[in-house]
Amino acid sequence: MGWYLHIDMDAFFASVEQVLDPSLQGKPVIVGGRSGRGVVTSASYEARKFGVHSAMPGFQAQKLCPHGIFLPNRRRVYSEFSDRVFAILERYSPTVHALSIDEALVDLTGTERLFGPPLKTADAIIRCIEAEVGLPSSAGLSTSRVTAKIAATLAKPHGLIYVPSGSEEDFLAPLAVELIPGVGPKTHKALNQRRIKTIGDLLKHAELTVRYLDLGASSERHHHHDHSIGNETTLDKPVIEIARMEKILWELVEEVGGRLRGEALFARCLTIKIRYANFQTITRSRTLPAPTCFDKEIFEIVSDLLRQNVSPGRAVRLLGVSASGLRSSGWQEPLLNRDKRTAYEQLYKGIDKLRRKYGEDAIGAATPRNRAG
DNA sequence: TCTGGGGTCCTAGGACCC
DNA sequence: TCTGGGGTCCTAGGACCC
Repeated sequence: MGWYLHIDMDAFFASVEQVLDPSLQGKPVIVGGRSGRGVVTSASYEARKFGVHSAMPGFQAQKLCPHGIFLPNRRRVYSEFSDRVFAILERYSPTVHALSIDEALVDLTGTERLFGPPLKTADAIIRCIEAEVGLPSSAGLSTSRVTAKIAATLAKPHGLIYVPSGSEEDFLAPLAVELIPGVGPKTHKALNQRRIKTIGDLLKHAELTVRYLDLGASSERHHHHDHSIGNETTLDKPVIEIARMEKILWELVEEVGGRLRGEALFARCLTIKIRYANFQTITRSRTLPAPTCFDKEIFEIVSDLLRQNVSPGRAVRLLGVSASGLRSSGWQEPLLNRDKRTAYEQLYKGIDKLRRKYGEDAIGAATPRNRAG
């Protein structure tokens, strides 16, 4: 039998800001949502009292909590804190899964001889994060991953819930189905229509239990994990002109291409995302005969997809570019031109080096169109 | 002042192949 | 002579998560 500890940082971004600026302790700190079109990414518990929560549009948060302290997102800083937390977790287990920047699943199976019973270890981990990094966290400890996660959610803020072996179903049965990760508003509604309100109701349906919970033997989910790399941006103002969209597209391509090359990856599939002003969203993708990581090649494909698929005269509020079907080499394909590839490779090595040295704007964003002149 | 940006996973239909 | 069925790839959309 295994033991899983699910750790979830409390109001992570806001808590980091409070650590870095102690004068923010005890105050309603809201990260994100400052700019006109932004949303809240993290709210301290003091701010949550006023109804502010993450994903809430900024203007709404400002209405609910006018005296809130709104701070910009500092992703890099939060990543550094995240690394420090994960370094602590790795002291206690060789198997730590990062589920997100502020959530982890720690496998405590077999750590008993080194650190004592799992519950004691769980408690030590939480104290250690608090003492060394200054951040509060919550945790759930159970023999199943989903149960551990649900327990961590219920433990918030700043708590630890232990579900002893054999009591998993008793623990889960009275809880609302929407506490299950993967059960969002739509699924919740569909289940409610079938009179399934609690997890206990769900447990009476074997096929649903298998689908949403990891109790019992057939638990391993099949993630095949074809990961993707993408960037998207909401425009300051909706745009109608194709030329202006292409300029933004080129900037997105540079970001995606740079990330691909940074990870030495080639993409076999490229996707554009277009969100119209009315929020209708479409995606269009193309699979390439030869994988690529080069800005110019990527741009040719996605600008073609844009021109073929954007409805003329309709205002666009968001554009995105995404690369999938990733592989570590693009060379094996039979029909590509090796000389051209080699030339590109040299060119982009130089560009990326300059960017690393002098920042993203070191080399101007020259779209192929602009450069033609 | 309407609703960010990074993702993963699942479904479903059609093409194509054997 | 009315046309099975399984497997895989590609595409599009949508639910969901942090």
